[in-house]
Amino acid sequence: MSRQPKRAKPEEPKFNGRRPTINDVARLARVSKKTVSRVINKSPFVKEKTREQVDKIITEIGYSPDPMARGLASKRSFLVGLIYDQPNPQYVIDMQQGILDVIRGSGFELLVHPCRRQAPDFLQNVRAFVERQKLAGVVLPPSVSEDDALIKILQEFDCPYVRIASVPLDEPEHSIVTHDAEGAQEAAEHLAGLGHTRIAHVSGPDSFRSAHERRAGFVKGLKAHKLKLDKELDVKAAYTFQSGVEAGRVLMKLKEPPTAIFCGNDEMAAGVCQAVREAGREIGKHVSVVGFDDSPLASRLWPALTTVVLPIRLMGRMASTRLLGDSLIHEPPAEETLGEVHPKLVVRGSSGPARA
Amino acid sequence: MSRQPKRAKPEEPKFNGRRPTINDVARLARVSKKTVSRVINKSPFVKEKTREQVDKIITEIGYSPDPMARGLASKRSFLVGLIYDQPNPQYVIDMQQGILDVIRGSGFELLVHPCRRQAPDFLQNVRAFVERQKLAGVVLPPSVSEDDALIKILQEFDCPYVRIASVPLDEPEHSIVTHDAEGAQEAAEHLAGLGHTRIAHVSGPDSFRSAHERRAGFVKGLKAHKLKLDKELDVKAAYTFQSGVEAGRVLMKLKEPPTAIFCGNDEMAAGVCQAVREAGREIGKHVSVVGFDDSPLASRLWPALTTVVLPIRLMGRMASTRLLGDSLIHEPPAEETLGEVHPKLVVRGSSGPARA
DNA sequence: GCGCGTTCTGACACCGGTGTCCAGATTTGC
DNA sequence: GCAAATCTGGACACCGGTGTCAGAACGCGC
Repeated sequence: MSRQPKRAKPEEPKFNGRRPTINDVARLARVSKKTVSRVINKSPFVKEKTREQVDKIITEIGYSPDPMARGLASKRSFLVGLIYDQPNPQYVIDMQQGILDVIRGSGFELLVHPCRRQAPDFLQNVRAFVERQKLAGVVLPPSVSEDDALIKILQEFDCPYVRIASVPLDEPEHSIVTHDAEGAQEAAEHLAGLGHTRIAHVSGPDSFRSAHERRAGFVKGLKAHKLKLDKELDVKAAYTFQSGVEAGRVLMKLKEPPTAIFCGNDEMAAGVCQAVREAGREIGKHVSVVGFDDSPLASRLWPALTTVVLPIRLMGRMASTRLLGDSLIHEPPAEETLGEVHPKLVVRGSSGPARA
Repeated sequence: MSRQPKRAKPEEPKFNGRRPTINDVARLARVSKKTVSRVINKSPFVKEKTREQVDKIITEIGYSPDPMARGLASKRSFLVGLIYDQPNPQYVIDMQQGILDVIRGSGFELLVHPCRRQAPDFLQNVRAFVERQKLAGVVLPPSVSEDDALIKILQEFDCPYVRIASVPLDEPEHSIVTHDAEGAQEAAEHLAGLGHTRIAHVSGPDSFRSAHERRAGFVKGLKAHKLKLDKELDVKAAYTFQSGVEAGRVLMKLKEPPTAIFCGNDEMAAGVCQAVREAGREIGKHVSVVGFDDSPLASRLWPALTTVVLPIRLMGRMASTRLLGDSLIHEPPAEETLGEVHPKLVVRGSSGPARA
């Protein structure tokens, strides 16, 4: 008979087939289940010695508390919600990544909940979602972060939230501010500094506060160079590629087309680039184009897009750090505890000097 | 005194502040809570009359069962997991959308769980996730769909799953097949048909079965035109933009560069385009480039990318329909109950005739 | 009207945790 | 050294559902 190393499976000394419960831990540690519960929830009222004893058993038998049972009893879940109405998929992915960076390994999970603000059942839908899931918190990127009715619902259900917004809100402790205007201003000054004087703007939809902010920052940047935004060069679009194409066509058909175009986001900038080329002009040479966001698209275009970098993933980390705070395992890095983000221009091939 | 319409809030006749429970329903309907439970779960053993009575009360007081309590008692949750290790963000977003299309309004929610297969704790991590959340099911896109150890874990915990794969698997009832090879073959024939004879391939990483399939389909397409894949024109990359740039540079530095390049996905194709331009050649004119996926990127490039369309969102719908089946509210459309998808070439500006 | 099989219904335990409250243990104050 | 104050741990009810199983109600043939 070969001496088989008969050690138990390293991770799972199952209790006759089922996973261990808090009762198993209590029995083995010779304490009551309530004491185990205290240890799990880091209650300060447990003697150090007892805590050690319990922790030892917990790791020994590989116990982890059942989130459902915990949720039922304590009326809160370990689910973080991401509610969004975002036309830009890259934004969503980056935001998800940021949140996941933070909650990884902490026992929380991420529930994604896209929605459409203009749908008639929007509030009903979100209300049902929040009420049923008893979320540990929700992250609200634009534009849902600007919906007062939604905020009210969250407050009604005592659901913690963090809003991501382009301007400071009246609840700084519940928000991350991105100062979009600064980035837009920098973009305007960049173009003006290159000698452009006829500079157009393609802005996002009114439903996004950021669209206003970016436009306002842009106008401010122009002003610093004694320029102003010509009415016919001020075009409204929808943050989508197609709307950018159409806006670009309008601009290129003007009697005197602009020599530079600042767009409210990269998607629209890509659309504008397409329209510029349809008109037979060259990007970065005849017409400079600048975007906003620094989505992956920006660097994949040719020439690569000059754009304003918004660290969306970092914003996701900030938001979830703020939301979960002490419930997290490890100390968050300092940058994540801040609530402010400052966008920054990155110059690439799509913007060049105005031609004499 | 103005006559204020003092009707109760339409949706929430709260029970002294708390939301109604199954007990409230039972009391008002004069049946036991178990019977209410039967109605909720559509048990066939309830008299029609009783069911109506209960349903009436339920809508009247706006009752909806608590997912936590349900989960605790029945040992299953109403959470669908999406486990993925995907370098392509657009793929993920589309897949999420597809799943959400199906579960919307059905009481299920989507839990996203990205991971890295090569991480040392990959299996531990997924195991913990699945075990704790008691998922109603998981959707597995490539490449996690090809991980046998992962599948075994899911089986161990009786967690239903649907795999999305590029070739038929031995469990057709648990899989969606995308037949990538067909699309790649079509791409090869397209290029050969345009008169190209020196056609390169930039393939995805070995960890993806789809990378093999696409390459194999491509080779088959060449063969149909009596061509074969030259060794120096057969380059391996990683499904990422940067790896595409590098592969493209290698190809363009050859003594006799290819006149057409078929890439395993659009991201790499975008990278290849960049390398081609760095070499001073024009896309669609000197060098034709074809991608795979039809991600949004493909149509945003200039010239737009000829590519193979993979209906990822539809695949997400198929997968979740298959997973949840009868638990869903409405009959799924016929196309969603199929388990097969056939990719299709879409010709755009990035591919053109070989020059004499 | 009775017996009998079928179809429904409800009492009760239970899922795996948490909150309340009190008793016993320990420390502190004088 | 003893009472009071402060900690610590445990018994027990409870969260809001589901599973089991026994028994009630019903339909039907005789």
